[in-house]
Amino acid sequence: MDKTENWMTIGQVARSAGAKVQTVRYYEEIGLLPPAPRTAGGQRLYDEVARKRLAFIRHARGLGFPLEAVRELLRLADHPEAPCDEADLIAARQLEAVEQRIAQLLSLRHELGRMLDHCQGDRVARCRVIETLADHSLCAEAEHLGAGL
Amino acid sequence: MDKTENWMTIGQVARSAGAKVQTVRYYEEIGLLPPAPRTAGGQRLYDEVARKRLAFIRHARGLGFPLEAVRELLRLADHPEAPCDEADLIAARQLEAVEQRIAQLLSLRHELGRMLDHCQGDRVARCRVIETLADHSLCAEAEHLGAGL
DNA sequence: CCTTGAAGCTACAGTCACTGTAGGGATTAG
DNA sequence: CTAATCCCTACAGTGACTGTAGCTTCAAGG
Repeated sequence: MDKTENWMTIGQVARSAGAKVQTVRYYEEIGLLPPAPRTAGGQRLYDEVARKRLAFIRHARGLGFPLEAVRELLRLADHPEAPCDEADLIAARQLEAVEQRIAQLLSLRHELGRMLDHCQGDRVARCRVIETLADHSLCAEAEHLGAGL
Repeated sequence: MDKTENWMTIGQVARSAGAKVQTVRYYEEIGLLPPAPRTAGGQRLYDEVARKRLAFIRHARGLGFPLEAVRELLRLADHPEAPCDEADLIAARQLEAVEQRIAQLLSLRHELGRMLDHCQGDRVARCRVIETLADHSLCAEAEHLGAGL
């Protein structure tokens, strides 16, 4: 019933999950991945379970979950009998953050587009881009736009 | 013709431009703001010119320009006789980055929404959120979504 | 004049999530 | 046996701040 272990090197597992080698070692260092078994020469070996765990992390990171949320999701994934309200909550929070960020970026795109529409081949003295940034009346708007995500 | 200098403290200028005191000192440290004149006791003083420069920086940062782009934009703003192609180019690049990021976030929102729609009060074993993240077939998509901005 | 409390100062460490580098050792194909 | 490619550890660097410790300065009230 047990299939033969098909060990991968760190480079292979990294490639297969779309991560860099250093990133995989980093995840091990901060405890997102368990310490990998080693060859006699000290090189890390990964099996299918480890590969899936890494893919899970990369997928969650791709969706913008911060590492602490990923850690929590992994903890939940390790306990399949528990209710999944917590996982839902984490995902809902992430969705909310994403929606806020989208709204920010849309208004940002609007302003950048306006800047560029109104400035074509003039001197800096009348450059709409520079003017817009220097314009005090617009700064109040911009203050709401933080760095999210 | 010269109006009386109306000096502000660092706290006042920071508040007026929506920055933290430390951030203002940081901008001075990295050369985005010129070294502020000081009181006899060594406290920084800011005039209207400095306030506008800080507001310019905060506005640009609010629009997502990286500090190096801000530095370049300030350099351009300091030379009003030059052509503004460069400022346009910087803004255009930023607009492109913003549009990419929006596209990423929209597909991200879609996937998060799907996760949440399909998972209501079940156990983790059948949790759509966890399942989706563990699903290998979706990882290829996620790899394109990096950290932008 | 003196005190008090807020605000300022420097210098440095910490954040997040990696990424890059230096200087070596292991593994593998030919 | 050798060369190329991978892997190892340890640590520094990134961007753009933010927070902390331990001071000093300043403005207002008594």
